[in-house]
Amino acid sequence: MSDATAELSAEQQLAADTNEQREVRLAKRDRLIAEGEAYPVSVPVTTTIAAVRAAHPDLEAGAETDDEVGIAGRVVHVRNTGKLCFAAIQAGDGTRIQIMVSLAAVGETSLKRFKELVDLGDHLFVHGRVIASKRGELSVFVDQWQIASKAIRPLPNLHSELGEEFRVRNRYLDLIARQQARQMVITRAATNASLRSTFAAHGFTEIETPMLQTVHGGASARPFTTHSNAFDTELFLRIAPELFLKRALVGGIDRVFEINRNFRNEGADSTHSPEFAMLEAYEAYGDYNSIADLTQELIQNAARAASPDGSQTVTWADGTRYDFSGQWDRIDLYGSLNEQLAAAYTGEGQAPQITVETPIDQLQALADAVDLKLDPKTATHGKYVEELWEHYVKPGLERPTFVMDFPLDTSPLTRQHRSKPGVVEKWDLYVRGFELATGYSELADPVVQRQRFVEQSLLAAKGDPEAMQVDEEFLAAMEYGMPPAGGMGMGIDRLLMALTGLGIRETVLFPLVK
RNA sequence: GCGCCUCUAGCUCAAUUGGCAGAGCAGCUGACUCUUAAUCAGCGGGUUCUGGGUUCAAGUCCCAGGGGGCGCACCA
Repeated sequence: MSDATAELSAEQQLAADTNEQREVRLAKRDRLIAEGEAYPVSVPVTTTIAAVRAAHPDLEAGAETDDEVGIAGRVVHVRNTGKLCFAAIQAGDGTRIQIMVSLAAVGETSLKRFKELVDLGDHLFVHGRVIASKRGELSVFVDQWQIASKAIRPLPNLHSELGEEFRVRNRYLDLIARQQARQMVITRAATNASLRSTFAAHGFTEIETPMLQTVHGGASARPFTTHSNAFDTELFLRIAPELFLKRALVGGIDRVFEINRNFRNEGADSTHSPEFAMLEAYEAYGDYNSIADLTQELIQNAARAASPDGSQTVTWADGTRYDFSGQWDRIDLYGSLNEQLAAAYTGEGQAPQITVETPIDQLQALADAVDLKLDPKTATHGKYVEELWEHYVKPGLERPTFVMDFPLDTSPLTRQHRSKPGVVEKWDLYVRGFELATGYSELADPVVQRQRFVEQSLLAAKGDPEAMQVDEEFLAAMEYGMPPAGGMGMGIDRLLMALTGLGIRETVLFPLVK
């Protein structure tokens, strides 16, 4: 580099991002290294903080035991008094225990070093007997201690709530500070394990399908695009795994599911993230009824896994109890819409009735009447009906509810209803006011599928960036014969939201931030 | 993408009409052998997001940019 000022040495960069507290701790690190170790390869732990607490559930104040333990944890509290120092250390699971370092037990030099070198945030190893302090606090009475890892940056103030942005950008600190943050990680893992175990119980096989796709399809959404140097071609980050899972179905993996990430280049808010975890499942020789049964069971089992008492009633962050148990309602989309339309109708004569025959201009008038605005370029019968349904029916749904039988034109991958003309065998599952999952009797006729793709590509030509492309390779697979099947998709992040009552940014450990 | 709000010490937040940039916790020095956000005495710590502008004087007002939040649009 000719411009030397643009280049900072590592040392200069280190110095540039610093403050007094960091400098002090760096000096302590230097001293620890000079005297021995600041980052020992390991420390001789004999047990965990949780195990110590469990072994001595109700020690009386002032009681002493001869239980000698070696434990380690992060220092979250220090009270250095003259000849008896107190500190609290915290394990990764959030359990804490007090430690006591006394002049009598460790001697003058060790006590002095403890006061000079141990800071909030350090990982500390202590060895000693388990006792209860005179005030009854379970403690380890230290005879040996050692810093297990010296922290250079100060821990945030643990007594005030961390700001939302700070928590998201520094999740590791959020995990140290907040039990709720730790709990979400555990709940999420337990939920995923529960889903997989329910699938296993029903004979499903988990597979992984491409994240990078050459053809954009499987759902209606704007994709992220990228470029492959090796293939010299444009690639899409998948918006859905559907078309590959169905290829697997053609290949004879009759009960198949995938839990993995999808990417959609759309707005981000409290219920939408650009990358989100998605579950999709397909069941050969099933239909949208059987897959609804399975979905209900998957979620009810997940609720058991997520709820502290193992029941199907979960407690949300705001204290609300939400009950997933029992048989969930299955309501008809057009029927429930017409009911609410009639209830809201104040005019003369009969309330308007919406059917699959209702022309667009009438739907548009109904939408205009309640200020629903759709883009006339891409609006269809189905889009109007779904918008009207969301306006009239959705807000009144409390319990988990399957909404059945959707307009044909908004569901290009779905099979026509076996007996009702003009609708498809599709349901949406609504929980807590948002769409949690969607299920279909899958379209198996390759000729109809081709027509639907062509209709989609015409929409794309008209400027709809969400419309799918014609996927010839997928069509070829279907032409070899796809078994009749029920299919389902569910947002994992949304499932966590439904189980915990938190926003999507809380359910994702490391959400995308600029 | 459009509109509104917001950004101050390591963290959480104050700062009157434009008039010396502060508190709590954290840090440093000292005292204290049972503390629970210990207490007491003293001390240090700031590019007020960035860059311009107005003004005798800008954390505060104006313009542009950046981060974040909320609403609308789009969507799961």
